[in-house]
Amino acid sequence: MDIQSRNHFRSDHSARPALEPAVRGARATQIYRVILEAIVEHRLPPGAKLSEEALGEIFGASRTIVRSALQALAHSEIVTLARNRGAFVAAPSVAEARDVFSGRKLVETAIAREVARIIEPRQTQALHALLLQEHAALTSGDRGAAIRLSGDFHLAVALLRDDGVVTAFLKSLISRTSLVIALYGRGVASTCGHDEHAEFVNALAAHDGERAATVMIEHLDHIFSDLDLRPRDDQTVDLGAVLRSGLQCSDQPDR
Amino acid sequence: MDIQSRNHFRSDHSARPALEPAVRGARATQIYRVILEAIVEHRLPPGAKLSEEALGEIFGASRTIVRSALQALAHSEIVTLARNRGAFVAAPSVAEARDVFSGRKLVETAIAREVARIIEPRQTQALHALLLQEHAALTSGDRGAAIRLSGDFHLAVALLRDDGVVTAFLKSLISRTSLVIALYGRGVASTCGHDEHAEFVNALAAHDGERAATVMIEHLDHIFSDLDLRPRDDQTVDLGAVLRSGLQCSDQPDR
DNA sequence: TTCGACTCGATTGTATACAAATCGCGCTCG
DNA sequence: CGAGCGCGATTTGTATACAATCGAGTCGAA
Repeated sequence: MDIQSRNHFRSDHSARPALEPAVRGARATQIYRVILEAIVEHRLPPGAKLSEEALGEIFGASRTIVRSALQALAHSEIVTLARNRGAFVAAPSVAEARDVFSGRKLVETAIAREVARIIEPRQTQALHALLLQEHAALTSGDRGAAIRLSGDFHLAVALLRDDGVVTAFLKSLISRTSLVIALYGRGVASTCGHDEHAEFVNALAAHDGERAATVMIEHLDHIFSDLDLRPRDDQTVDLGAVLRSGLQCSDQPDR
Repeated sequence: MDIQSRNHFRSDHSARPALEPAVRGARATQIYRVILEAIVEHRLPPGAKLSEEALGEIFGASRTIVRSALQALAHSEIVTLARNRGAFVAAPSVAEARDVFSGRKLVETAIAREVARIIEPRQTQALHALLLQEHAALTSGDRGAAIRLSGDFHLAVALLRDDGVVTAFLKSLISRTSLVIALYGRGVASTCGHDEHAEFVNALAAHDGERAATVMIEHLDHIFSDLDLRPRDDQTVDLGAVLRSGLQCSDQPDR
């Protein structure tokens, strides 16, 4: 039996959002997004068990679909699969946490240098607008929004480079950072300092790549050194309550 | 129904090879590896169809397992999933090819600067040893080995940094580079120039990070500019012949 | 009382059956 | 003779049934 084939599609996938998981089926993608969002916003804590049957019940899908979403999350290092034991929200080791920050410093300083060269006033304004949203979320005490917007800021800078590959990598690093903070962060102060973001934008606007890179390193070092890297007590969650709300939220904007 | 859970495993996954796909089951991992290897070594061309049933027959697994492997490959951007049409070896668009090289320049120059600072004589020797293997493969005309060893060289440099996150990212970029070359490369000359690798090692050994970074950029630019970015004719393959050989090879060293 | 082995329940791993969608081919009609 | 349409075969999408594995609780013995 020899299988022969021709490709009649050639590069049709480059048009895809580029930052989405490679999961077959719209329903699995939906589940992926809702769970990811819940984890990133610290509604699902590291170590929480993600039972296939429970998730299937919540989302009205069979285990087949849920498994697909869980596997994609595992590939993104957001979820840990334990053979014959199930899926859990990932609990990054200290070494992994260090590597995530190290990776971000490496990538984001390089991004900062490049963006500082090419940034235009209009783009600077857009970043300032994000800063405002971030500030609003921080003062209003909406922790979930604050976390998301902080990540969005870092991502917005990367997007100025028009490089889907690097941007996707940074996006995954940002998600994992959120996990690290959920696990090792103390109190509420562990979100990105708003002032450092502002200083960073100023450096970019001044086309001072070196200063932008320096500010970024200090910013990330600051966050990392604020962590309490001792093991943390396990937590308990109600999957249904946490995820059903997320489902409603992202049900509308989904295409 | 509220699901409650505690994690009794905490960071057991940090011990894992860190560069392997997050796929459940040993068999799916095996399939993942064999297909990836075949693609990276240019035995499976971009656009080749990967039929679930055919793969299942070849590997003696059910479609369930094959699908799991294919999904993991898709997440690595090595395979493209077309809904209701099946899985194909990815055929990166020109834009994606550009991004892959852009990402490599960004990451590998940063790696070069760091490694140049910390490299020790023993590690320089190890890199030289890799160069020798590469040279041997090139002269003996073993194209598959040459491609693999060239990637291994770039990866070996990254490994000197002890950062699994960045290393995993580079690994995926290297695989995708191999795909790009398979699709757009002309003739045999498109593998990494051996001389440039040697010059790069010399720069590292001299702790000259800037020169190492410059050599790396020129090296990658050189490869990229050697590509013929016009669309290529589709190719035909015999899945069975290609993959069964790969299966025998990697059957032994697999634990 | 504590340690150990065993059994039972629950959850995941895998295979398979069936439904749905796509593609290719042949037919018809312009 | 070519284009458009519809049908059939093939392939993938999904659900479900069954097997395998793990963990917790229990019972018993030292």
